[in-house]
Amino acid sequence: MTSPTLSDVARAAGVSYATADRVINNRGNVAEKSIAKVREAVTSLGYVRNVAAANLSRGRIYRLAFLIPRGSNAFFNRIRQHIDHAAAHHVSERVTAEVIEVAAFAVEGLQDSISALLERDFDGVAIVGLQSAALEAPLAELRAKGVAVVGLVSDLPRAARAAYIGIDNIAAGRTAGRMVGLAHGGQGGKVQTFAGSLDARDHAERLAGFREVLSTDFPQITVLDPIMTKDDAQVLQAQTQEVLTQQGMTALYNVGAGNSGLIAALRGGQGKRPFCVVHELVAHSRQALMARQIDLVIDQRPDVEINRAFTVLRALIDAKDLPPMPELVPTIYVRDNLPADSLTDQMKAQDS
Amino acid sequence: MTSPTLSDVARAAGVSYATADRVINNRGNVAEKSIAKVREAVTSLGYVRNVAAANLSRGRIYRLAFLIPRGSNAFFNRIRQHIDHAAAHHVSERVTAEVIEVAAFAVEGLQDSISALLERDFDGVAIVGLQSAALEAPLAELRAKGVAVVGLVSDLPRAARAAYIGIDNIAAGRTAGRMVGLAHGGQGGKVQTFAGSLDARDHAERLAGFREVLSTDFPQITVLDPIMTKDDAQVLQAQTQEVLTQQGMTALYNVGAGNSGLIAALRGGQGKRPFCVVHELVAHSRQALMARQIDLVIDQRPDVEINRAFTVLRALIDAKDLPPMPELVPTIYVRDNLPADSLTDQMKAQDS
DNA sequence: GCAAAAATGATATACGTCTATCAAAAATGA
DNA sequence: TCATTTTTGATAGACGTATATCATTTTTGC
Repeated sequence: MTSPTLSDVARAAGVSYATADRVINNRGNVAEKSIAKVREAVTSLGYVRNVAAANLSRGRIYRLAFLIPRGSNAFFNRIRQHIDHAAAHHVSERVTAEVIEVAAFAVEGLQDSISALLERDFDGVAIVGLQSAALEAPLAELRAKGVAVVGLVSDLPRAARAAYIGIDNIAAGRTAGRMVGLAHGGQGGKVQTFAGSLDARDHAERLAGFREVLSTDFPQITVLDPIMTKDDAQVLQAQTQEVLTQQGMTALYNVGAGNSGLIAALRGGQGKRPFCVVHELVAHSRQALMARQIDLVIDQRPDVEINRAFTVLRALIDAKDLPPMPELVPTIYVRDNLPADSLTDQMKAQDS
Repeated sequence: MTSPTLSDVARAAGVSYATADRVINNRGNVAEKSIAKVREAVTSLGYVRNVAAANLSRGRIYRLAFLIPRGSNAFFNRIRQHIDHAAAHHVSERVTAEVIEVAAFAVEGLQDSISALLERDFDGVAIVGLQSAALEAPLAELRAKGVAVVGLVSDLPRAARAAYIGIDNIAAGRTAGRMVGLAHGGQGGKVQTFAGSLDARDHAERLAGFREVLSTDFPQITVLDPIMTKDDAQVLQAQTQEVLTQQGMTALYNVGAGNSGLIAALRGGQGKRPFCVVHELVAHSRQALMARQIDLVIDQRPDVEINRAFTVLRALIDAKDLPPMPELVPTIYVRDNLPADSLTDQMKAQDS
């Protein structure tokens, strides 16, 4: 009942262990005929390499790095926290993860940080990226060194990374649009949108998806041009206050960050407020959802993304195919399907 | 830079490897003083057992079983498919999973199937359970044999399992209620509900959650008593047709299965149809969502659940603490945030 | 048919842990 | 103090793979 080893395969194929090994790890200098025999034995015996033994043998350790924007953004704090958490649970598999903070949303800073990675001995890196051709050269160098590179949350130039781990932001915008449309119950209305900056690709994409759904499926709803906020909570608060004074505003949608400002403005308001949709579940958006100050949060499940990043990077480093993984999809939260507070989780963890 | 081994720990603690081993694997017959010294060395060196080496050494294999209701139910077909898929990707870690079909929703059948497990040599079992005290005895026997037991999708008696992997069905019903409420845009309405049977705990819970939210937050909406369908598509089709002839029906909500019937009835209808919410994303509900025959699907992400089952069972078997895992939460699907079709995925997999 | 090149076989060591055995040392009790 | 028990040390084999070396056999080209 025990699974076959490479020695079994060699015996079945009628070759020596050394030759079987040459085939399995394609070291070359093997006759086609032998390759075929070994391959056949592998399938007929159902041989699968024992990763535990393999890793043990080569003393493999996985050194991972995460390049995350610096700053006090609640969302990226959450990301950082999840990385540390995941890393702690991966030590027994010889996986180490280091978070490297980079200047936020600056091509040059990111470029430098990527170049700096060349000096370090990482096996895999996950990068919160930007769409800039300037990144292609340093990334190409990195990959030439054999480092696995994936884009995280925000994609890198397509050719410069092996995978992208993040949601489809057009779909996220469409989802928000659908929900805003539904919430009008067939009636007309007027939606004010907010964005950090349209240079941020994710903001532009969300907005495009949002507009698309509303114009196609809910033409009786007017979408106003976005107010630019630089993701600054103060700007958002002031602008929201202003918007709330206007008549006939039936919904608000912020594609970007800075939601604490938007929420603060809503908290002050009285009477019936517009239907409110924001992105990313963090402490204040969760609280606002519970307090009925906003209606919907579209979240990208950073915890799932980080888990996925670990898995994908390991698979890339081992050059094996990916295990089955649930799809990344924009998640809709209302006050009724919120996951337990992660802070609560941490306290539980400390108890035990 | 290489991580410390148990020999390093022994040296640092000033004891032999054998003693360090006795402490680590608490084999007893060690002086308190030595235990303390080893513990100290472990923390100061940051020693972590190398699981790869450990598993290799003890030749550990994980034999898992999944007890799943027999039948052609689309949802459980999906579950079965995910199990096979996950199992295929776990062979390299010496994990095997066997799906055992049991009589659907019958306490006696399940009881017998659990007893039958005693004859087999499984390390862990995931069971789509029922709330019945009759299951407690056979489960206790199983656990006494050292088998890890978890409830899957539908819980077992609390004391009889180590964990439950599934969503909170009250939350799922609340979520559905919230969405139906929102979709009325402040107007009144009348909702027809459908259920398989209120003996099924999950159906009853969903309905309760649904009612709770609507009565609390949307009192202008009337919730009609559920039509019982036995999860039979034909019954559902006939009943839906009947309901659609009635005036003023603004929404439909089915907490159970048999949605193909409901969808067939909707496909026939003309003019404006009620807002429709169903559970579980399967081929026909996905198609109906795309074809705008229904509006919302609440899904429990069986793929995530299966992955989780594998992880939790392995952790239980190894008696180690659980790695970080994203929460299980009822997922809301609209036509804009659907994951790629799993059939498409399979075809892709065949290509490569 | 011969030299050179390519392919194969045989074998040894290492990875870190588990498990077991046996002998030696230390602690305990009377 | 001596016998008994408890604790410790030393060590060896196994798990399955990776990697390397060196000798031997087979194939290739001319």
